[in-house]
Amino acid sequence: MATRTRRSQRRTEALSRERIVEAAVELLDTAGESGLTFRALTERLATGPGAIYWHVANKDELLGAATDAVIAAAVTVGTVAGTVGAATGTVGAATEGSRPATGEPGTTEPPASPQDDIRGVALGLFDAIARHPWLATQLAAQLSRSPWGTVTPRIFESIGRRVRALDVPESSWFTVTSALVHYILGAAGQNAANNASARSLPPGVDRDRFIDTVSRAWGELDPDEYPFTRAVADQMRGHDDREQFLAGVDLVLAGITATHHHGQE
Amino acid sequence: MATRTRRSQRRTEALSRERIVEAAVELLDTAGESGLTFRALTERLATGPGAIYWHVANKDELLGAATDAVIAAAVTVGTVAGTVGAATGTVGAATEGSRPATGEPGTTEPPASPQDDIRGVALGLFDAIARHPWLATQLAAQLSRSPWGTVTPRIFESIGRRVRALDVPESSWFTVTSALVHYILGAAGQNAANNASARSLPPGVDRDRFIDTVSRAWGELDPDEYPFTRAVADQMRGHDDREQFLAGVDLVLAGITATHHHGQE
DNA sequence: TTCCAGGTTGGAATGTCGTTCCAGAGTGTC
DNA sequence: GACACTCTGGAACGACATTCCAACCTGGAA
Repeated sequence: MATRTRRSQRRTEALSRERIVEAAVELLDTAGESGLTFRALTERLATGPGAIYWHVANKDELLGAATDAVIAAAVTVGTVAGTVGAATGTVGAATEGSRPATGEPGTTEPPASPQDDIRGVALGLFDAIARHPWLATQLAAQLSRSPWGTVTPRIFESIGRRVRALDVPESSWFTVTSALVHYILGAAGQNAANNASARSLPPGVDRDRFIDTVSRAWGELDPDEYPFTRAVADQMRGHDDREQFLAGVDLVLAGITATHHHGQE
Repeated sequence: MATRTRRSQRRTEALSRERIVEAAVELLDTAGESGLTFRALTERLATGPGAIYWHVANKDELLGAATDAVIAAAVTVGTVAGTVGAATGTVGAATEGSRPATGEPGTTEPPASPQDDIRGVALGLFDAIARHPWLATQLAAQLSRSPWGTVTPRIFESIGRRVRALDVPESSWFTVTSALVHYILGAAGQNAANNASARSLPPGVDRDRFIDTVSRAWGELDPDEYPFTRAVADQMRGHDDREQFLAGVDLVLAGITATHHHGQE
């Protein structure tokens, strides 16, 4: 241990897997998925590729580690409290206003219902993906490339426990939890992609103007071919992302209660 | 026009945007997302990069065109009949057995309910994504990068019309349709990614063995940290992808009826 | 028939990427 | 003081998307 202290004096900060992953997350957050290159990493860490490859097998593993780190933090925060706090992150992007979720911060709430718990975890993931848009793609890849890794079980467990608490019959646990996770990741991923493209495309144009453009484009579609899309063009103009996401969660929750009906409704 | 006929005699088949997109889809289907390179394209089409770039601006546009072509076909087929036929495609991958969907092929069904219609369209998209796993990523990118393009409105319109037929109040059209589309794309994307990784990882190992491996890994997790995931490890072993996907759709549909309750239930 | 303009082609060249290789520096042990 | 080990970073490689350009083909004008 004493030797370690010596060791770390060689450089102001010794290179380590954690420091690399940390730098990778920062690069991903600031420069997007394409911003994470080994060249940029070596510059940021003032080192060479060989040094990085000593700690990390390849880019895929690095992406996996970055995903794992962020998700672990998000799910942990989400498990402890009502998760709303997870929205106030370092980057502070995209999500604001209207938090109809669990409760005010600071006050200890009455024991939350499983439904509220699920909303909380879902919002935690939603916010994490909103803050780190690259998570969407990565999560989808990770959930399938290695379902034996730590990411999948973490998310699945977090949602699944609350599903069990909903009195869903055991035979439906897997199906119901899968549906919830799929909706959450699908919707959150879509939202993240939206934010990313709204941020990138025309510089200086904010989300409102972006949505406005889309709404206008939808409103000018062929009335014969796209009557419905034209009709909802206005609705999308005023919508709040988090609210709409939660409405979707509630829809699934309502479906669960309706399908596996039990006592209180 | 007569001149056009002459023109195409120059080569056995003249290079055209359609032929390029077609070749791109084939490459994507057989070799995966990373299989689509301009090198492979030039070989397959027996030409050079310059020729391709004459018809297509860049790789992104090519991916967009490929996505558009496949989705257009899928949604169209899905609109006409019960969509189950869409599963028997050229590649014939991934989806097999147990098709608990709308009806037998050939017989003209009694007028389907909006619910059945939605199941049909959803299955059409599910099968399309299962046959073309690269669609999942591409769709997510496309839905957000250019919601003014043809892809988004096509899907949205297809689902939205049926939502309207469900007597959902107009104020909720956008929210409900979004939730459905998000679930469908999320679940289908997950499934596609699963199939892709099951196909690639250990050659000669089929889906069943893949799922078996995951199930076993989940069964061996820490009982304290992952009690739920351990509990459902067995359930995932026997599950059918399409069935589970449809169960999720039904969950959302049930949620819609429960939330916006009206006459028949 | 000859010639030309412009649409079309494919090969060569460019710059960036992930990754590998390797000579050597730093550190603890005999 | 020499050895073995972990760790470093610069140089080099092959693959990629993309650009450039000299040559090609084709329909119409001369």
